[in-house]
Amino acid sequence: MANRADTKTRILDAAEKLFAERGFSETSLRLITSKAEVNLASVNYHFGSKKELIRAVLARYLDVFMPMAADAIVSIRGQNKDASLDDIFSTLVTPLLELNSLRTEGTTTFLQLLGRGYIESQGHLRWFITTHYGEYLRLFVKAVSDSAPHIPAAEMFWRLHFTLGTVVFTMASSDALTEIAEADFGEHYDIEAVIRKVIPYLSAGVAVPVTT
Amino acid sequence: MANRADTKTRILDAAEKLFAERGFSETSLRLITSKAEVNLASVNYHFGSKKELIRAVLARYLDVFMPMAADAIVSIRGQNKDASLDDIFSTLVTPLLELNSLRTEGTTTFLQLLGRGYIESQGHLRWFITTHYGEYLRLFVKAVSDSAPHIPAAEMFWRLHFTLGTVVFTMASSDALTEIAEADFGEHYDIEAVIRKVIPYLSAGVAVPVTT
DNA sequence: GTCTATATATAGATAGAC
DNA sequence: GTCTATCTATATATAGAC
Repeated sequence: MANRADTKTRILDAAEKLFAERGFSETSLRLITSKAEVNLASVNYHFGSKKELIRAVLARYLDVFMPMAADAIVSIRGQNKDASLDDIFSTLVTPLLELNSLRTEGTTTFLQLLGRGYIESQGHLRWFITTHYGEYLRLFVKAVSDSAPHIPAAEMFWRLHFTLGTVVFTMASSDALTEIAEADFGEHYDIEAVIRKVIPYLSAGVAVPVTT
Repeated sequence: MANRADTKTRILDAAEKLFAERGFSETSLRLITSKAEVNLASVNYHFGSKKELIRAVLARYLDVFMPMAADAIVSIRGQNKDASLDDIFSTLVTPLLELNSLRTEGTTTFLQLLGRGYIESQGHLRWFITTHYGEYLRLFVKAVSDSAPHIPAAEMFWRLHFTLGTVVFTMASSDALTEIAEADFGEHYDIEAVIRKVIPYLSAGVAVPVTT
């Protein structure tokens, strides 16, 4: 009977799937516990509140992804002092796809959760991420900035947030987009294809010379 | 006593502000009617349901913006057969800022609503926009595509959605972003400054040669 | 740790007097 | 067209038995 994970894990598994698909506030604890086939009260027993469950769902991914991504960035910069922007962004592809071996549809789910987290919750998840993972974020910002030294810091601030927006929105709506694209152009797009499509777009935008 | 608009308008005014700030599902009809200083029941009397109120709020902007933007695009293309991508995107700045004379903070509000609409509501606003304003959308897509003829249609589909994501996310979080930017870099950014910053980023990304 | 039952809050919507 | 009062549904959270 090893087929049934413990209650806490079952809740996290069901919750992340539903949160990614429908958003946080459209997902009730009732829906989560019924999908997880556990008792309604167990969410509060294990997590205390819905808000803390949301944070736990995100943390389970971030705790894996952030160190992996940071290692990858440090490694590429060690090998190649003049890594391009494309190199830096491309370095993140492997850690992102690695999430698929963590859980089914892990990459998509993580990116969708990130998107929902930034947009939906009025700041509290943004705060959670920047305070708990700020060290990693600073490392990424430094890597990108060093690869585009002609962009002033204030301009880079904006461009990195444009970049975040591009990724996060694309991923939050990736199901709808791949569906439309497949219907209209008869091509199949998986998450890796979309990620590889977005990288040149991002690099070009971040590096474009500042017009005065 | 011309200072008090009619109930329907008061509801729309209060609703758009709250929807833009907090999102649709985090904004209750009770909150809207109390800010608008009208009776709770009047929303259902005038609009039928919350869903229809949301559509009415968006339509009030789209009905003004879409024709203005289309006219501007048609006009620039008439004057300049070889309008660049930057030209096309820049053409939209005036219609966008024009919304500020329609209502206080009109530009920001409209873009935030658009962002929320695309992300939050599971498809029903996306459907509303594409069916009611599809003619305008096709005109924009054609203008952009003609200005970047080296990009195949399927690739352009993705890049335009990346672009939508950039704009929509940036605007949905523009309050937070300008706040942080002002604190960190001591510069003031109004909505026009942000729009003018994003345009080169978008143009560069949309036009970057496809890597094979 | 897990269950049932329920407390408590808040939502959207509506009936019916005025 | 606007009001009060209320219906109905659904949410999060918790008390207390097992």
